Amino acid sequence: MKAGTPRSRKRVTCMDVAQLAGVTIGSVSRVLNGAANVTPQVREKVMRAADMLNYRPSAAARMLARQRHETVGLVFEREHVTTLYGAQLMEGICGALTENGLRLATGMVQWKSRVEQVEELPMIRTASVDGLVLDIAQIEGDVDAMAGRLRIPYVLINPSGSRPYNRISPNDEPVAVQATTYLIERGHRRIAYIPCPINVTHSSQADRMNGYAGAMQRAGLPPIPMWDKPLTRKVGGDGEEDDYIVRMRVFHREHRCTAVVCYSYVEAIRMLYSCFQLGLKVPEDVSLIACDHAPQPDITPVPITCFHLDRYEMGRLAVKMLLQRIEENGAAVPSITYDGTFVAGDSVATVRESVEDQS
Amino acid sequence: MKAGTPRSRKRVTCMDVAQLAGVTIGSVSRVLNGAANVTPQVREKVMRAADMLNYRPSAAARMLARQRHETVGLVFEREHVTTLYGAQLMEGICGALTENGLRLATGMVQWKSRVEQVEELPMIRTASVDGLVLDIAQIEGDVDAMAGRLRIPYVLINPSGSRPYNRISPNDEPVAVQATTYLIERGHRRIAYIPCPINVTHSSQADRMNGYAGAMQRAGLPPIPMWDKPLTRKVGGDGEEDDYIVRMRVFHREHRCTAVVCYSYVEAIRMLYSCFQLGLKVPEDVSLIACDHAPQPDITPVPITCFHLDRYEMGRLAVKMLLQRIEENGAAVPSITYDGTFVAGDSVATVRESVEDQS
DNA sequence: TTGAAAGCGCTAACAT
DNA sequence: ATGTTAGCGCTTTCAA
Repeated sequence: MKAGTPRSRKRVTCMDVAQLAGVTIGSVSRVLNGAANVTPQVREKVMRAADMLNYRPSAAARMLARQRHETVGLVFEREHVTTLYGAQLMEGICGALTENGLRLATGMVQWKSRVEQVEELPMIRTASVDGLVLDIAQIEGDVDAMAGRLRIPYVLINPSGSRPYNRISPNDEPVAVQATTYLIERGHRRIAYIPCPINVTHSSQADRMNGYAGAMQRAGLPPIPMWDKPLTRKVGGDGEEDDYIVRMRVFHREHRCTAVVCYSYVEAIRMLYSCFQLGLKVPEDVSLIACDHAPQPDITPVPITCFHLDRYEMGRLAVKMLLQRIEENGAAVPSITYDGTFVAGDSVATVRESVEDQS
Repeated sequence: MKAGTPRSRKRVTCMDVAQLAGVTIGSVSRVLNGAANVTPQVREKVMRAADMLNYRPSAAARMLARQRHETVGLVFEREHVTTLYGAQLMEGICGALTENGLRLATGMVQWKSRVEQVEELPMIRTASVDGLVLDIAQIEGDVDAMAGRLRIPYVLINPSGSRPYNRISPNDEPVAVQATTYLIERGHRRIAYIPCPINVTHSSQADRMNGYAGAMQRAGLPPIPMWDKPLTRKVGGDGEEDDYIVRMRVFHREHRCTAVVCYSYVEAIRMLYSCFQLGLKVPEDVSLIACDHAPQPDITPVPITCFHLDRYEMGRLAVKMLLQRIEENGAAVPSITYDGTFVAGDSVATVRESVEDQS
């Protein structure tokens, strides 16, 4: 049996459409691809025939003939998917691709796996994408070397450290500056910072810490101690007291803080709980502001004010960069960074001058 | 210029590999597809040649020749992505497909759009997937009719209502029974239920309510009032008091409840906050249990005990069903439902008999 | 503007 | 066990 014969119900091909329309397959192709040089009559006939037959062009055949897959690959870490981060990113990417009529193929790797694992993905082993979005910050090995080996255009999403080309990242330091400055402008003077718990080696950790400290210093305010100490203690569980509570108590009692800048929404949520448990009202007693995402609004009784690093936008920009690279035959494109946008919440109060003078 | 000529750097094809290996393309194909009838020498030569040339077979050519796309499509709602629900589902689907060496193509539609929108997706308009996973509960129009029109095998994920075939859903009523029974076994007698806020028309709303009420009645316990009243009041914001707090107060003061069953982890989180704000300790004063997912552990200071409806597993099962349909040439497969699994937390206390006797 | 025909890179039937 | 070859369904060039 020759290839193509096996199907029970035969495919509708452009040949069928051509015959029904009384033209050749060349004309069918021209009509379907919106070529200029077709008479309205032919267009009409072809469209009608295609419609009647419920014709769906074969993507495989088109890919083969065009020598383009019209597909973008996204490689991400398994662990990222279950976070707002990964989900919003994917949303942005899907949206941008849909607008451009492109397909998305996805590949998942384990956190902490080696770059060689990426090269084992079906989409990589067989040529089936025109370009690749790599969202793999926690992968072991030389990502740049691996990306080069693939011989297809790629874009790196938020890798740790800086790269001059083909990378897109949020502006981590400025976003912490923005958040801190926002509080200062609202009259706060004693402002603490809560870093990311656990051992985050990503550059965002240091960048946001420095953003906070820099903004404080430029305003002539001393950073509140512990701003550069990641939460090392086990966070909750085992009857041990939650380190968020410990810090919040110290910030409030010892340093008389009126506000806290948080590494991200996760820390903001935990600080909000801590305030409740300590009998502190947000924002009356303590103001909270988060860098990074706004959390799902349902989750907190007090909406968290934040400077949002829009991962949806990041996804869209990544696609834009990648399409540019593909367009320009793989040429490198300059890296992009993007800023936080303000998202209003109810977690920040304005400090009256009188109160401030007393302290 | 003929088709295929345009590329600057020519593609490595199986022809190149064959020439370098000193065999014909037929042998190359056999080797690469693991056919039995090839001598070790030929296999060796081909493998080496492929390796040297860094050969990647063209997915498009293979698809065309095999008349299979080796790709599964996933259509989901934009709004679903930013939830744990959607993210875990996608994780399960990606994982199952990776194991089977299949590609995933994704398409996104807006919540509340019409089924016709689905048919506009590039992956649908052009034949490019072998089957489809549809995760579109909030789409307007006749999903079954649309799915039929596509003429490819599909699986429906958690649609509202029941269908005998091609559907996969969690066991909503039993999961609420499990959660309620768990509390009863721990000595709780006054157990309230918090439904999903906003106007959820999905069948899970009624099913879980009924699960709770049924379990209570079978144990000879009266359901606590308001169990069947969705939270209609605006939830938080505008200075209005949060309805979760209102209910929690009523449950505690008027009904002396010692435990609350929650529709999902979102409600559990909000109840946890409410308890803190009312000065109630979890689980000492009030026990909380959730149906549906366990939340990200980072998010709550008290890990929430729950009966977890594993969306990751659901994704895997969906792929399994779909592959079976594809295998069997599109024949319908019986619907699947799956049960909740217990996830231990710290939000449920055991009630001592003496305490119970007093009340 | 349209038709004719040569590929695109691979699979699988058939011949050897 | 290996070589040969006819497709798979489309795009694009060239000729008319």
